[in-house]
Amino acid sequence: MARPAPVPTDSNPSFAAEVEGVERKLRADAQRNRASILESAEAEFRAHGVDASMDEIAHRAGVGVGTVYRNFPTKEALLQAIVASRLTPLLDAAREAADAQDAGEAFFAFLRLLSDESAAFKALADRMAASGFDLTATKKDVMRELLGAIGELLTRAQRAGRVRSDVSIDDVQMLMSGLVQAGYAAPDPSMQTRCLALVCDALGTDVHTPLIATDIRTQSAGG
Amino acid sequence: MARPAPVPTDSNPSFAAEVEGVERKLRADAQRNRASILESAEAEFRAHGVDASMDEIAHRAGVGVGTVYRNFPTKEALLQAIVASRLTPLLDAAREAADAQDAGEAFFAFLRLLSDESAAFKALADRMAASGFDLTATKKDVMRELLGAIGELLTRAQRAGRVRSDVSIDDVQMLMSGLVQAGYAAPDPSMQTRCLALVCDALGTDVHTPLIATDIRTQSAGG
DNA sequence: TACTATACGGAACGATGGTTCCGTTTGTCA
DNA sequence: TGACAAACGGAACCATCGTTCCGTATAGTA
Repeated sequence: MARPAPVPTDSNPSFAAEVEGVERKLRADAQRNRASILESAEAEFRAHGVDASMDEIAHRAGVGVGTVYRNFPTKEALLQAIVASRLTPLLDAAREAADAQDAGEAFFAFLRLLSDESAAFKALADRMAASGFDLTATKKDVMRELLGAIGELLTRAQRAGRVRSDVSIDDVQMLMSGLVQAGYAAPDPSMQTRCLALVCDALGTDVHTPLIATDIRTQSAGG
Repeated sequence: MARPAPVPTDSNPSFAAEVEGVERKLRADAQRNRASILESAEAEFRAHGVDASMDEIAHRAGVGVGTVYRNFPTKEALLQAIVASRLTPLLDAAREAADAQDAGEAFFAFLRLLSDESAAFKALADRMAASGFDLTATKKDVMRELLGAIGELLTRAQRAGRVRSDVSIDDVQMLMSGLVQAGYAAPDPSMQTRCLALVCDALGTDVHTPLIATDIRTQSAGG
């Protein structure tokens, strides 16, 4: 797990698409390969979390490991690229929700979205749990902004009287990361949904939402 | 993480104290070493979770790795021995709580106990989260009995009207394992306590317990 | 079509960590 | 105290995995 990485030298030449701005044009085959690597890496990280191996990623993409490393200098860089690509849509959703009419509903809906997303994506969940409070391990900026946006949603929902006033953004974050972690132990997806509903109840001011065996997510979780 | 274990051969001779019943008498130094290994292993697993290394355990115990393997055929066996030794007191506590006057209080108190215990014991938490539903990975009997005992507490608390009637033992287990997992991401122990209180609120029928920054655990979590 | 910069594949490297093997030490018992 | 089974230590073994290196293949161009 905590493999110490044999001190990456910068012997590799370009990382063209990594460097902002310069962006030398890639050869056609290189472009294809890069896309294939990103796709394969997402699938592998999704399935095996941070423990997905570089060899597997390369093999699935139909390239050699060398090609993977030519595009991303370390496994960490590749993981960050993937995580960031998943975080961005979440951030957009959070910002959009900030203008919603019903602040309470917007908050709980976002929680559901977050849960759905990370439920199928162990690597993302790992990162949110592990670096939840130590942002150095992930794309700092995106993560920080996401937290900020969630905080905004929380505050609005609290002002609207839909979320208890004594919970903090840290509480929400911990509950979410715990929920997502636990989700992998669940025998079926509906368990994760049930627990999400419970967590929403814990945060909300309304009377508890009845738990129903199947697909509670289609209901209004806040009450 | 998922190291595939080079097919343990049974070339090792005895595992005296492992085999129930026969239990050949160990030499005095062997007894001392075995005790030392158990103590050291608990400390290492507590600190580093399942990733604690056999070399470290041996070194801390002041013996060679060979001696560790003479007592426990695999790392897994050692881990199981330690986890079981922590589970047993919990099981006792759960059974004792089953006779308590206040069924609601007994249930929530046990949740706090479980949380406290696994908060400081990553290996235990790992196991409870990872093998929560797949008991094959841990001492089946102890874990199963513990779950049964918790189920008993839950049912009584529900009959007493202190816990919402639509939660199942699986819900409780998932929430607890998630809570414990999340606990390691927490910047300080009080965060874990806050989240425990939230979870208790989610399960309980009473009005929410106010979250207080410091040591909410001294309060009655159910209401 | 020939030339060359760019990109490729995958064997090899080095670190980690569980497990085994065997020569040496030591407790126990007569 | 001497003998021997029991126990010991730790080097060696082997699998995995992130990373590097370099000989080879090929896209792009004239």
